[in-house]
Amino acid sequence: MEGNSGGGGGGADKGGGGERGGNDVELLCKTLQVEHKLFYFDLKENPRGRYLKISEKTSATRSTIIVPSSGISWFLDLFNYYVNSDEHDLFSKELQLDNKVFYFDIGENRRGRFLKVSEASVSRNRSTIIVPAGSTRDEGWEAFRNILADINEASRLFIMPNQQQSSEPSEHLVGLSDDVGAGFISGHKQPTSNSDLNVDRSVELPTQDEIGNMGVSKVIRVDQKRFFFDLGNNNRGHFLRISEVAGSDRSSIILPLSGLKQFHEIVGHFVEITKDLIEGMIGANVRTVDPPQR
DNA sequence: GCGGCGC
Repeated sequence: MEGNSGGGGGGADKGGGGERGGNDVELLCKTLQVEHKLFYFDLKENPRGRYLKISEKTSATRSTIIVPSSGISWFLDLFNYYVNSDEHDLFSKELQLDNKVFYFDIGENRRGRFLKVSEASVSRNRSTIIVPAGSTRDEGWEAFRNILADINEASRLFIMPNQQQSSEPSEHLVGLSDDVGAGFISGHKQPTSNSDLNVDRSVELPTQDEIGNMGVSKVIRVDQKRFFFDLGNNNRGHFLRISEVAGSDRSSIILPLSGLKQFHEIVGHFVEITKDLIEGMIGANVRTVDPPQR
């Protein structure tokens, strides 16, 4: 079994030029240098799903952990925790997802403080990366965190793999153990005020039922295409899924509700600057369709 | 231009 590490099997790509699996599409690559270490971040996708490969490379060694896509935001949260917490309040953490467990441990030696992240899975040897805290305040962890944030953001924007994700964007995680307390996940969520949302004719507040159903809320037709707007909900919060359906192809973007207001503003901007262009078109080939109410 | 990791 390939597990979820995708093609090539772990470490098999050493020296060889070729990717073995062939299936794995690279969506995003980033590198980060911390002291003399180089970290590679590769967001990849294969038919089994999406994952983030994080490799630590020093002159002689390389080690890699594989984070399922559902874990990326947890990694981000955890790194935020280690960056933001007081030095004395740092505890070890465990993160369990799919069939593996990630251990986060703080260490210190005369070179400084470091965060050890190791992945333990059933069948594979434990693999570990070690992220130096950095010489100035947490510059290593912080930089690492920033990259995770970028990737997490980018990952939502890539079209989901064609596996069905009827109601949730590939988030199946068992959970976070240990003393991950209040304030850890809570983070940065501003309550959305609907007073600023002047979305008339096409959006109404969904009823409880519809939210409960992750109900289909709106559909518009534009030429041959249909666009579905669905509110959804998972353990990371609420989101709006916008799907484009043409023929039998469907692709979606998942927009966390925290980004909806900006999204709305940007759409408004484009409506504004193209006003003259679209004036004559509205209603001609665009129809808003309300699903059966009640 | 390190050094932690594993037993």
